[in-house]
Amino acid sequence: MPNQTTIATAPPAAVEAALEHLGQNIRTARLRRLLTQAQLAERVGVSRFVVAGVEQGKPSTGIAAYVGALWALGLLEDLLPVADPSEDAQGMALERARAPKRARRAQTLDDDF
Amino acid sequence: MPNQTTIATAPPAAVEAALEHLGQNIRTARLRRLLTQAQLAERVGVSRFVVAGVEQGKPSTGIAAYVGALWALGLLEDLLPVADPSEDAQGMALERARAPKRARRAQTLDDDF
DNA sequence: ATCAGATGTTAATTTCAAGCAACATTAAGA
DNA sequence: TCTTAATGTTGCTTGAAATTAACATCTGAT
Repeated sequence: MPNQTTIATAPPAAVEAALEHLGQNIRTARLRRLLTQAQLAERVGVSRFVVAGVEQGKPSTGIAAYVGALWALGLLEDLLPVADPSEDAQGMALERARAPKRARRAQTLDDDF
Repeated sequence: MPNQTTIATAPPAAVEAALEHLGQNIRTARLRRLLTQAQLAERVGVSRFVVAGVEQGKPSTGIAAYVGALWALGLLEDLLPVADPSEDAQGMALERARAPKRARRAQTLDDDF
């Protein structure tokens, strides 16, 4: 990721933990299926080092490698509920008949007194 | 992703669809919270172009940008169940008291006749 | 215990992703 | 309608990601 992207070089602890967790899950799924990193990498279409990076939760690795691994493991459907609008309680609470295509501040609400 | 990674340049249709779906969900969550791409980008620590790529489901964008966006939107927990071993029916069926740290084929199963 | 294969590590090279800037387009609010 | 901010688009530059290769180490099976 060119020009030192802070999110990739030093992500928040929560993000880092989530990535490591995801990588570990992918690793577990691979081992259960008795696949080597190289074999999974071949299915995904990357080198084995990229798969190793995925399993370590490397932040700067392209998401395609992660999703490709899930796909090759038959776990792609797990991704569908992520950020699902119908499950986004906070978002639904905020919404209430609002579905703009562009964000826009309410702008000057100062009274015309 | 240097050296033309096929997964990023021409991902399987299912992977591409999953990424677009995820990006759309993130976009919806952002709009519900009345945030601009630039504002979300600032929270994540990237430029607004990266956020735009995330919302388009760009395969080659680093996963940190995606997860960072989820984090900034308060949706990070949605990632935990992905590839969760306890929900991996296929994997559990394959396992049955197997949890190796390295994959290894059963090797030569040809009979010693 | 020994062997063979899987995984980790390092280094050099290549190439595209991210940043930036300027402009075009679109949509929300008044 | 009209204004203005948000988003999309393009081109350029740069640095980090991915590949390859060789070697080290660890792990599982015999």
